[in-house]
Amino acid sequence: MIDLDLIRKDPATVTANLARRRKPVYIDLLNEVRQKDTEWRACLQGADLLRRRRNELSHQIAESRSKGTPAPELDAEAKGIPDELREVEARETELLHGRDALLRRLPNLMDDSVPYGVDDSENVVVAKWGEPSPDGASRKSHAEVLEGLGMADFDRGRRASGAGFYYLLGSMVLLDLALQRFALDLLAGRGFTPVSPPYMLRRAPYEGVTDLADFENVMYKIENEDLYLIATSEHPLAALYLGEILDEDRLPIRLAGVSPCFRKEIGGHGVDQKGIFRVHQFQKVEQFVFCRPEESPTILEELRANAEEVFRQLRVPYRVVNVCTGDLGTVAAKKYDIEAWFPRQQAFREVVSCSNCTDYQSRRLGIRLGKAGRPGKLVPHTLNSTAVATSRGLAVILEQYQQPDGSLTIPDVLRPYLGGRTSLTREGS
RNA sequence: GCUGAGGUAGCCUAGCCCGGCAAGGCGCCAGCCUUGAAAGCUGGUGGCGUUCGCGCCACGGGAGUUCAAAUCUCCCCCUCAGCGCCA
Repeated sequence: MIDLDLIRKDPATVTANLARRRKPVYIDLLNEVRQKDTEWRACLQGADLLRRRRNELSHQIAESRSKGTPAPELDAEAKGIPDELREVEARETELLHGRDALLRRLPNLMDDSVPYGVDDSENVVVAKWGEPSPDGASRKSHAEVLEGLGMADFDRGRRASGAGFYYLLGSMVLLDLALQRFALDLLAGRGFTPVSPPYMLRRAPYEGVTDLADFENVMYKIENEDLYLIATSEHPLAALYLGEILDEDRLPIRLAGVSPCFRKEIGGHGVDQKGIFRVHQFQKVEQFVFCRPEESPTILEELRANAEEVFRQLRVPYRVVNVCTGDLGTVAAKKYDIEAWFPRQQAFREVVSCSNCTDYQSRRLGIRLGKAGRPGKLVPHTLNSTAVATSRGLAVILEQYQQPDGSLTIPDVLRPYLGGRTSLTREGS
């Protein structure tokens, strides 16, 4: 949520920033917010005046009655106020709620370093690592490797739960866990506290952390409960300090979330290919940070460096893109995607999303900065980044490390987590 | 799921039965005092609006009764405890 104070004091800056998103609807929204705000303030003054008169009369009535000298003319005037006030108040709350509802639909203000562009084709590559292997044609898709190894069952997954669900089997489960443990250990070594969060959230905190439009398209809802399955541990981690005052001296707070993630994504791309690249359920290790406003740009680079380190140590070639204005999500002020090289597809595909959400989530969640338990004027910044998602992390390893005989070489850094094993071969019948 | 107890400012609490300016403590800030600090004393310490005089609001949320609601009535939410169920 954009700071309303900024909208009032410097609407030109806000307008210019929103214009870079290339969606005129946001400018209309902003103007509506400003108009409703002006109307609301005028209306509030009217209501305050009525309430003031009511308070005065109440005191006078109380005084005259205590003296035993009733004043019927005061009673008469006082009796008229509630009806009048009810009307003004109804309009006042309507304006206020209308303004706030619109305000919450505005996206975050973007950092100046976000490149101007229409869609993902205009994202700017800012870094590359490793040599993309050119021998795609001779390789199998990650799904074929999985099935060849006997370590996934997509057909039965569909039958039991529908398209987009799968069973992982045998040693692939251990590799999945190894990948998570590897990422978690890396982060723990860099000052992150591991967190196993709730896998469901109430709606109110959920509206604080995400784009409201996501509810229809992405979220799984628990029937007859005010609960949603989390789409990423970013969301419960952001809600960890819901409504609290964070002591400035305790910041930055670095958290490493580990959880399954649940996504419908019916509005977007759907489930587009066999395998585990885009699925309804996967595991993810996530970086999340609460920090002081001035340090969030530096911490964004720190999170990006950590995520890059995961893929470097796995020896998977990748590139980093600075996501352009037209492709940036609602909540982020700036976002890097890390795109790993998938040799079979001969393409870079997104495996990490690394965002600075500035004060957008904190303000919506009612999280404030303070000292010694007292609230200050500022709200903390929040940032999040994938460390590794084991659907896509596994998929790229399966493409990168597959052998011509159908076996899978295990990346060096994962071997300690698999009892020193160096490769996986076919299991089961 | 049942029963009970609760939700008051950054935190803790009183007020509720019996309607009339939300009291007190802690913490924090400032001043006094002190070489400095602590203690002590004094004052301050929320949100919104503002014509900067001030006004309004704030007791989990909403509705109602009333000139007037933390207080009375109704509905809802949440937390805790006990019981039940349970990996």
